[in-house]
Amino acid sequence: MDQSSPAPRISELHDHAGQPVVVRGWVTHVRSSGKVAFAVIRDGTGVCQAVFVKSVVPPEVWERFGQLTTEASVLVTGIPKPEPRAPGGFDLQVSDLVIHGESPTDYPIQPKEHGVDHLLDNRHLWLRSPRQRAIFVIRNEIEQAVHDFYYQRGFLRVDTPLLTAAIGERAGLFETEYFEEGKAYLAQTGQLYGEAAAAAFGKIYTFGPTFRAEKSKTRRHLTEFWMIEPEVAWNDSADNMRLQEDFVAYLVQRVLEKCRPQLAELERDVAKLEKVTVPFVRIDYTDAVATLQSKGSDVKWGDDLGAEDEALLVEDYEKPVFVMNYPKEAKAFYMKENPADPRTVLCDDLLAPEGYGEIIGGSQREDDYEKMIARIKEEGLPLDAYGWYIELRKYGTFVHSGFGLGLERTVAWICGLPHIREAIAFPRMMHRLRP
RNA sequence: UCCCCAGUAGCUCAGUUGGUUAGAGCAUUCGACUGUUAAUCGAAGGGUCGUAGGUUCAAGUCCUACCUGGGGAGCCA
Repeated sequence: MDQSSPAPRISELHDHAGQPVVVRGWVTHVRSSGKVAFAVIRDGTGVCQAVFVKSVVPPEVWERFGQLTTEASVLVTGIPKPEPRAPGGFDLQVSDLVIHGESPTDYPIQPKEHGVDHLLDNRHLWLRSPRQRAIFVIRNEIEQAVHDFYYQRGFLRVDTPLLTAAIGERAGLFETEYFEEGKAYLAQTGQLYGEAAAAAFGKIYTFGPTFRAEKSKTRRHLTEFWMIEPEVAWNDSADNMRLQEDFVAYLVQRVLEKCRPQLAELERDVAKLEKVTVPFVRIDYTDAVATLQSKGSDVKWGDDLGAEDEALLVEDYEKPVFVMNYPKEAKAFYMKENPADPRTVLCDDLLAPEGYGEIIGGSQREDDYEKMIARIKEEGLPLDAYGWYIELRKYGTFVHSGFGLGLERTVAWICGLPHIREAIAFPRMMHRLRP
């Protein structure tokens, strides 16, 4: 093995054309035509094609090629040459081959269609496929864009606890023993802590995993998912929606700017993403109900909008749609009463186009001490569990609002994925705890 | 929790009104081929038809229960 040659990543091969290098990676395809043989090598940055010419390579190297199997890990020494016929655009004219880790011939993922059950059972191996890599490059770009967006706007990132006492929503909590304190619950949201942090730091956001023990079996649900939750002091509901549309438009823009090859790998219709520009569409709940009724829905004022209603509402628009100011009964206790119509609260859901549904839920928070206590009692929630949260209204209450954006739903929409489970490396669903 | 659907080779599937020895493609193994692109061509191996019970002369096929998974509803991001 040539120890003196550089070992660039495959994406860097163009800087080494004509010079011997060592490529380290995994074998994705092996083909032989008798006296010329090809092995496609993947290293996570791209693929290149190692070319073995029987009359050129040493006999023992030719012999070793014959032992190559899909997903064997290898160190290949050779000279990279631009080659339009080669996958990845580069041939590697091979002089030496070391098989680092062999791979038995029963590798479960083939370059053909598989059922979801099989793919999910083999998620640890499925991640190696080009499509999955494209998704995770885009997810990474979105995560980085989230941090850039808020950093540029002077937000502080605050990490909120995942182990909490019973607070937040009531249903669907994962519980665990917590020493002498009784039960602890995995966080369903960081929002309440985010509100405390907003009073301390002004503009904050959280970015972390959240947990819902709902027995939901749909293409939009996970039991563990990542959420970005900004909370901003002195923002009212209108400010809140402006922040949301700026944010979502920025994420889409960043992916369009940085991830064209990945969008192409996923065969995403980019024209649809290019239409996602501010301002988004705004529809008042009351108007939405009227529109839905005229379209034949039997929804009544006061009902929450079902998935079918949402789809019906969004079908006429090519950009995301805000539905604002829902009836009080349909929404959480912490949302602020709408002064213009006290039957409703100052909130918004943001519905993504193309049937991807709700990606954001946001609201202005109730900042009146007495009204908040009254709402907690109305909902039948245990007042003492919310002691510290209510104190945020006692000591210097403040107008504030915020929202939660579901990362996997956003990734699924931007990538055009048929199911949210592909938007996270190791999805947790009702029937999936491993791998 | 409710509704619908599926389970046959390692993978993806076909299998007729119930009828002899359950098939195909891919993958695997062996052979051929000096530019392959999910290479091609030839040959071979590979099955407790999800589990248990039932109907029948006869069950992959019909019935019941269960198991496993998928899609949707509700709830939400």
